Amino acid sequence: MDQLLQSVKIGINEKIYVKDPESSDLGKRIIEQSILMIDAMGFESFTFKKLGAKIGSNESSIYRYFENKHKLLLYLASWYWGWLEYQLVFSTNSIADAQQKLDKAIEIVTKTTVEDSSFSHINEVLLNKIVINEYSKSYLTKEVDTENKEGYFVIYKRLVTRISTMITEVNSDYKYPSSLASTILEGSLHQHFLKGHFSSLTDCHQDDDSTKYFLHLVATTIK
Amino acid sequence: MDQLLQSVKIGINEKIYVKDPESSDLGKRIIEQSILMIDAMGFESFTFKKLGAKIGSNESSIYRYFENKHKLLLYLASWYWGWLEYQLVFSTNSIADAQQKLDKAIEIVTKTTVEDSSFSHINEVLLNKIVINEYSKSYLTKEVDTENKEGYFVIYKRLVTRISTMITEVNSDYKYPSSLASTILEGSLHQHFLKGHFSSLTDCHQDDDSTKYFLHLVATTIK
DNA sequence: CAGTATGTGATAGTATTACTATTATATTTG
DNA sequence: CAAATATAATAGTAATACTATCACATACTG
Repeated sequence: MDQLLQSVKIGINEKIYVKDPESSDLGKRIIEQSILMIDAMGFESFTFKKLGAKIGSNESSIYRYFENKHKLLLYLASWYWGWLEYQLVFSTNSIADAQQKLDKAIEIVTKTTVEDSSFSHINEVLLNKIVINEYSKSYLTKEVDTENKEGYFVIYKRLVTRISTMITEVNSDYKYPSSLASTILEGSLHQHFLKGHFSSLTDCHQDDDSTKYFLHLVATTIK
Repeated sequence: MDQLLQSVKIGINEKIYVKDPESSDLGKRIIEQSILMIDAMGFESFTFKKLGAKIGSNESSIYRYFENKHKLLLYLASWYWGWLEYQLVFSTNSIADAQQKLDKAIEIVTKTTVEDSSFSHINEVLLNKIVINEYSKSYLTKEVDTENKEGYFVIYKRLVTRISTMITEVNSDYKYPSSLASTILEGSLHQHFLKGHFSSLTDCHQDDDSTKYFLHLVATTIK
């Protein structure tokens, strides 16, 4: 992506934050540094107190932006999925052929994230790593149904739905378009995780193997 | 499963526990009640103090069996995967035809768990729910590489490897047997989760839909 | 220009968690 | 019966995840 994205703001459910972090310098530093810290120390060890120390601010000030670190994770994840969705829509919009369109979509969502400097304070490569390592924790909770009703997962759901629709447009007889779409998204994160920690459980060792694996899987499945 | 399993003990890495919970009555109560509690309140809210109160014992006594609740989760998960592996090996052992064997394996690992009273103190239905909701948290940690080296995930890995081998036996030219095997196991948990909380993201709404989905997916993919 | 609202920082305080340590008591085994 | 072992009870600690209050600086408003 390039300049274009610089003027686009990823629209995130306002209930996720107390105060929009994009609305101030402190807010942006919270986002920027929380990405670095969560990547470095993991979500469990990350605290608002440590973040405050890192950005030369106070714990209590961070609470003015996010109720708790769970909400911050929801924010980061929503941002990431929104960013991916933008790329997906942008890149597939002009493709007429349904199969080609789906292939492009699979490529976008399964590929390894590379440097993108469109958003100065957000490191997309690290954010992708965070999503791989922490995203499941955002919905594997007892509060998932309430939070889902509040709309905290809409962007992710919309992304799955988009892919599901593209699958149906290639083959309207295929019975499991939503399951296949969710398998692609979740499975892609999982394959990237395995690559880093359980390499014997995957055949995806190069950067683009994951894309090849899913392209083949989907093509044959809905043929 | 039936009587047979009653005399089989699921072999779990001894480093996971301080004292084998199968070796005492208190140990068995810890396992039995922790399953009920984690299912009811979720892993985050579950504490050894609450468990102690529930089983009429003391927090400190539970620490004599498990270092912390993370290790207890690893124990429960290992037990579950060991139990599944046993069923898989038992049910597929006598099948000569490679395709039939793989189909049986997929059926075993993707189906919804139903009542099994072989192990009096372990409720397999609830344990399956716990694995669906909490298993990812056991490996999505900063300690995963160390713990993997310690062998805390061997049973799960062996299970993936078994399925991977079966895939190769059906089609030795297929390039992604391990990725496909891990996609089946992880994807199955995910589809069951979606069924309960994000039903618009899956087409698996009946108990056996997940099995049908994966049977079709695998059959077409490696054809 | 005074007054007020807003944003941020500093400090303190609370309940809970995740332990560790010690001691007492009960039970089992040799 | 003595010794070892298992369990229970109590206390204590550092850290976490907040909440509340107050102070201060800046900005904007009538």
